[in-house]
Amino acid sequence: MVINKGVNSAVRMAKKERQRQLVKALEEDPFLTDEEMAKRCRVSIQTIRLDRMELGIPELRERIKHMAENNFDGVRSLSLEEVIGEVVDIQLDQSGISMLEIKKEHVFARNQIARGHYLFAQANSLAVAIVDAEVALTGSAGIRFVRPVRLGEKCLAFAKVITNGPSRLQINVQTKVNGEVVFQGVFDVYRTDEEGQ
Amino acid sequence: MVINKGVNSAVRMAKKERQRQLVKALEEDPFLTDEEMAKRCRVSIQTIRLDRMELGIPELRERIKHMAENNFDGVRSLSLEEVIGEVVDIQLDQSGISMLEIKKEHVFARNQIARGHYLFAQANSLAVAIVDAEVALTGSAGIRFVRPVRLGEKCLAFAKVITNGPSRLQINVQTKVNGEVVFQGVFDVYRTDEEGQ
DNA sequence: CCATATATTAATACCAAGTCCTAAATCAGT
DNA sequence: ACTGATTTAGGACTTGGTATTAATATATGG
Repeated sequence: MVINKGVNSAVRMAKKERQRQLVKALEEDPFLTDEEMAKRCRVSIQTIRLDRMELGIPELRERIKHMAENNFDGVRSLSLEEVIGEVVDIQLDQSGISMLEIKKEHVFARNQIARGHYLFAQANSLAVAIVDAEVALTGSAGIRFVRPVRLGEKCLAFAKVITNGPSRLQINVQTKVNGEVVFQGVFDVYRTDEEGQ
Repeated sequence: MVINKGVNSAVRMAKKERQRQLVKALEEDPFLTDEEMAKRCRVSIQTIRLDRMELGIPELRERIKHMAENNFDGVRSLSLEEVIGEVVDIQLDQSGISMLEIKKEHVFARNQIARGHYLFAQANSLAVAIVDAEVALTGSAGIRFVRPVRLGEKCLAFAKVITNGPSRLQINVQTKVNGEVVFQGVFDVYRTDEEGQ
C-alpha cells in the first residue's frame, strides 16, 4: 500500500505537478494559449482546460484584458499627472492656489503616506503655472517635507511670488492640510521664449 | 457646384467626422467593439471596420494585447512602481542608478521639454529606494535643474549616500544625459519603522 | 439626366481561442 | 475484473474579428 501509494502519488503528482507548472508558466508569461501549454506538458488541450477550470484561471483573452484594464487605469492616472492638482485661483506673476487630494495612486501602499514627489509636483507645477510667459521652467528649488501627508488628505498649495525679475522669479510655495503646513518650498523659475530648465 | 460641393463636403464630413469620433472614442476607451461603435455612429459594423482599416486601427483584441504587453513590461517594474524610472543597480545604503526615458507624457507639449517634477521624481524615488529600512521618507531637498531635458532623452540618475546616520541619510543624486549633468540634488531622507516625511 | 466615383451595407466563408457538454478511453489500485 | 479518477475526443456554439465579393445608395461632374 505504501508502495502503491507511492505509485499512486507519482501519478497524482503528475497532475499536481503539471498544474503547478501551469501556474508558474502563466505567471511568467500570461500570453500562453492552452494549445501552447498542452504541447509543453505533452497532454491534450482539454486537460489543460480542465486544469485551468480547477485552478480558476481565466482564459487567455480574459487574462490579457485584465492586464490591459489595470494598465489603463494606470494610464489614466498618468495623464492625470499632467495636471498635478486642480488650480483654484491664479494671479499671474503674483500668486496662485491649487488643490490636490491624495489618492491611492499617490501613496506608498505600505503606510498610506503620500510619495514626496507628488507634493513636489503640485508645488512645482503651480509655481510654473503662475509665471506669465511663453515658457517657464524651474531652475532650482529648496524644499522641505514638514510632515507626512496621508491618503485622503486635501493639500492646498499656496504659491506667492517673492522676487519678480524679467527673466527670473522666486516663488514660495506652502502646502497645507487643514491649515497645517505639510510642505514648503522655494522655486527659482526662469521665463524665456525658448528654453532653460 | 459650390452648392453641390457644399452638400458633398457635408457628406464627406460625415465620414471624416465619424472617423475623428472613432479615433477619439477609442482613445478614451480602447475596449470598444466595432459593434458598439456602429451603434453609436448609427452605421453598419462594416463601415466601422472600413474606417478602422483606413485609419490603421487594429482590432479590439490587438489593441488590448498591446496595452497588456506594455503593461507587462511594466509589471516587472510594478513592484518597482514605487520608483519612477527603471532601477539599473542598487547597493543598499550606498548607491544606486536608475534610468528614465523621457516620453510624451513627461514633456510640455509646447516645447518638448521635460517637466521638472519627473526629474525630481526619478531622483527622489531612487534616493528613497536605496535606503535600507522599512520606511524611508524625504525630509527635505535642494535641487538644481542644470539644463533642460528633451523628449526621447535617456536620463541616468546616479545616487550616492553622503552621510549615513541611523535615522537620517544625506543622498546626492546627479542625473545625466549622455554624460552631461542635467539635474543635481541633495536629499535628506529619514528612515523609521513608523512614519515621518 | 446619365455615368461615374465614393460611401455604405450586406452576405459569405473563415479564423483563433475559447466555452460547455457528452462520451469514450486509459490507467492505477484493490 | 471492477471502480474511480484522469485524460482524450468530438461536436455545437460564442466573440470579435479578417477577407472577399457583391449589391445598393448617394453625390458630383459633365
